[in-house]
Parts: sequence; structure tokens; C-alpha cells
Amino acid sequence: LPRFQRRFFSEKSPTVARRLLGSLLVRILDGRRLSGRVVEVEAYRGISDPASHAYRGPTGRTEVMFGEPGHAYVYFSYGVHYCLNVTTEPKGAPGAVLIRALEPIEGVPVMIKNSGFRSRVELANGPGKLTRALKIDGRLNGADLVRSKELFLERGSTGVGKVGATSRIGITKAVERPWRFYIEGSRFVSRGKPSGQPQNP
DNA sequence: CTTACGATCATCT
DNA sequence: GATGATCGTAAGC
Repeated sequence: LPRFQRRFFSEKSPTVARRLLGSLLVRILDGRRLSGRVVEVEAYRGISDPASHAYRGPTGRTEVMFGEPGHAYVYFSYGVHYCLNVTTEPKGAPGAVLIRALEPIEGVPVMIKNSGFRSRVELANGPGKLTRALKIDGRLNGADLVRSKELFLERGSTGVGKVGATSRIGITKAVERPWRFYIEGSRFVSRGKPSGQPQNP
């Protein structure tokens, strides 16, 4: 399947976020293809978005958010997990989409091995879990998803059904913005820790 | 079913 | 010194 090109990522974060649903995140590890269908994402913007890491301007950690769209922004969270984002918006305008959950497709046994013993459903149903399953860490921060041989995104082959939108999970600011998007009915969406939102059955 | 909390560290105040 | 775009486990209802 074809990769997304640069211009795909240069739109506003919430737009890119919605369009990423149903796409395939591909990780090449030891020559093998590991992949998952993106079923849950969150959009983060810049100085207009108090929940964003880029809210207070560029720092060492967040500089990739201010750079060319279509790169990986990987950060270390709570001293425990890595989280994967895709940078968005034109160069100079910060933005990113957090990949929150995948439906594992290719290399499921390898992913189970990478992440400990888990079923396919709980393998990648959270932002910290999917990076463990795909062995994504700080070394991939800044990787160009348009050109990289290790990590990239392919256009989805099938349509996405109904898309749900809720508040973003785990934030305390700008909670009123419905910038978490997910494929309704997917069993692979994260449980999350929302403050009073709908969840899939 | 729900809520609470510790782990553990980069980043910021 | 405090916080946080998380997770797994434990305990309570």
C-alpha cells in the first residue's frame, strides 16, 4: 500500500488525526514487517492548545513538533513509557497526532514477544503499550515517516466506519475540545482514563 | 464494576 | 521540588 506523502501531514492536527484512522502503521524490525491499523488518535496543536507540549514554545524536547510535518515525535512519559506522535501542520507551526491504539495486523506473535505475554486485543490498545509492542523508543524521535525504512504509515485499504470524538485522555487543560478520535465499535480502542465520556461496549 | 496509587524520569518552575 | 498526552495491580463496592 502507498505511503502518505508530505502534504498529507501538513493540514491542521485534528484533520490529519481523523484521516489517520484506518491507516496502517508499519514498523520494520530485523527485516520483518510489524503493523497495525490505527483505531484511536488524539490531535495536539500549538500556542492555541494549552494541553499541547508545544504550548509554551519550542524546547529541546518539542522542537520536532515545530519542524517539517510527517516526522515522528517520540517522548518518554511518566518515567515508564514512550509515546509516538506524527508531526503535523506546515513547518514553523507546531502540531502532532498521538497514536493511541492499533489493531495488530502483521507480526502479531513478534509483538506479543516484544511486549510480554498478551492477547492481540491488549497488545496495542494504549499509547505506551503500542510503542512497547513495536519497539519504538527515543531513537526514533525525529524519524521522517515519508522516507524512513524503519517506521512509516500506509494509506488504509478499507473504509472506516463511524468515527467517535471525545475529550482527550489524561489531560487537565482544554478538556472541552473533542480531539480524541476513534473508530466506533473497534475492540482495539484503549480504555483510557476519561472524565465522564462514552466508551465502546 | 470502579477508584487509587506507585513506578520512575525528563522537563519545567 | 512538582508535574505529567501511562499502565498494571490492588482494593473497594
